Amino acid sequence: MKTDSGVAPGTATLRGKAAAAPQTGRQRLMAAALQLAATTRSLASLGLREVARQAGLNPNTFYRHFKNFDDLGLAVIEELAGELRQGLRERRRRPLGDALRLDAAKDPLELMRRAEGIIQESVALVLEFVTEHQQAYVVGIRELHGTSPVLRGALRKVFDELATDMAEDMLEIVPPQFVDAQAVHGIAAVVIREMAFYSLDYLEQPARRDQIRTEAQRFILMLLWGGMAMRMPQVLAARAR
Amino acid sequence: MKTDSGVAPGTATLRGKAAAAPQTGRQRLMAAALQLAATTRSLASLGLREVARQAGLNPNTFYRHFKNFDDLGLAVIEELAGELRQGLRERRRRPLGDALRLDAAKDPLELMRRAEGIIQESVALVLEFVTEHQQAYVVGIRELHGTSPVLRGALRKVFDELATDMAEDMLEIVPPQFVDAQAVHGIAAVVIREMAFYSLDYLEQPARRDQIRTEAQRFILMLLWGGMAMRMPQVLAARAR
DNA sequence: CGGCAAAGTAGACGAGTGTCTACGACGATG
DNA sequence: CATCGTCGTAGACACTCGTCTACTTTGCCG
Repeated sequence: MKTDSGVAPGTATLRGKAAAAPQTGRQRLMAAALQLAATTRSLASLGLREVARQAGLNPNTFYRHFKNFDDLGLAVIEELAGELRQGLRERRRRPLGDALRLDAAKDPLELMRRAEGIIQESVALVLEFVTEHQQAYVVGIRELHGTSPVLRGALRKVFDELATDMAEDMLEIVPPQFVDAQAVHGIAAVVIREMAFYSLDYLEQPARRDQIRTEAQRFILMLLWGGMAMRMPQVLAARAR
Repeated sequence: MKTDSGVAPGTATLRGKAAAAPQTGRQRLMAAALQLAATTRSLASLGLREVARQAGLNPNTFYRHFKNFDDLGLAVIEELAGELRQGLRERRRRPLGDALRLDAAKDPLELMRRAEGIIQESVALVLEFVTEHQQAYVVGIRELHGTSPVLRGALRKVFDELATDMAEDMLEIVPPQFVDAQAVHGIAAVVIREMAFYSLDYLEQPARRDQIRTEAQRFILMLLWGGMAMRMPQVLAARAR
């Protein structure tokens, strides 16, 4: 009856499993739920026994650690959100030194030209990060529009935090004279959402990856242009002198 | 046991139900599935018997009309997509007469000022339309990121068609000299996606509706600005003369 | 060593599910 | 009138599910 999914962990058998086996039962359950949600169905509609089976545990073990499925979902989201946020921040910081900081005195066209390069790197980094965390990303974007209000709220908060981070970084690159500081957060939020969307395509259609990558870059650049043009067309115009 | 959801339709009882009762069993099943998917869980994870119960039909009736749940989902999507596309086209056409067509000869700033008004109306119309088709919209955006590849593909096609329509209309308003014709489709696609996102908020948070509305307007305007600025910063600059 | 709480297991319960085969109603078409 | 395909119904099958109570294992702390 025991098929192939999980190995019985209880008594004495092997403890290091296939790929970086989580040790505590709680973590095993979370990992199993994430994997199932990424491949089979929505997180909230998973079966208690299904997850336990995937984790190689007794169904009742679930009750020891979680009471709801929302509870488990929240735990998974919380764990992954921290990792994702930290990872993105690390990577986003890396390529930008103080040397690259764009001077406010320079004209906007020069600014945009250099921003283009930075965006190129950023998009590459995000997409690279996404490929390393496929399951988390797929499930995240799924549940963002899912049925559980609890998970939706949690994920919305996560995405908002990511947007805040990105806005902060954007304001470091593009001086606030050129864009409405409040609008920057809006831009970042849209970029985050759209990047998540692009990421789905990116993961599912490996053949079109280059195309998707440049598409994403163009989109972000366009948003930045729009933000600047809306704020100060006269600056753009002034450059023509 | 029979609670309140559906009335037995079979033999002789009343035939006109509460609100615009669908007549054929197939339609009843589709309506029931839509309603359940909008309120309870994802379309693919619905129960066969659950839907039949909601429709007030025998579980086995499902088999007469659909074989899969993907099958039912496709039928629902197809029906609603037609209605939605047609409805949006009708409404989008209405407020734009030939009188409002923006002259290519005019300078971009004047063009954008008038585009702002048009966008204002368009956003209002879309949101109004959305409130009239809450269920369809919620389910649509849900399944766009859902688990069934079949439904995802179908919905992606629907969204793409909507984007094509919108791009077509945008090119009627904004002459192609000002924006890259290919980029317009991209802009439209993003607008459609983001509008769907805004719509969820719009439906769920009636208190913030005005805020969301203006936010959406700003976003679209910004995208348009970005598209123009990216294409021809020199045009914007030229206006300063 | 003794005890105790946390973690995991075992088995059983009623309820709900997908699917199958068989049967009744009904409107067309000949 | 007979017949046939469509639509809806009825009952049953094996299965999974969530939840409950009771038991065993494990590791920790004094």
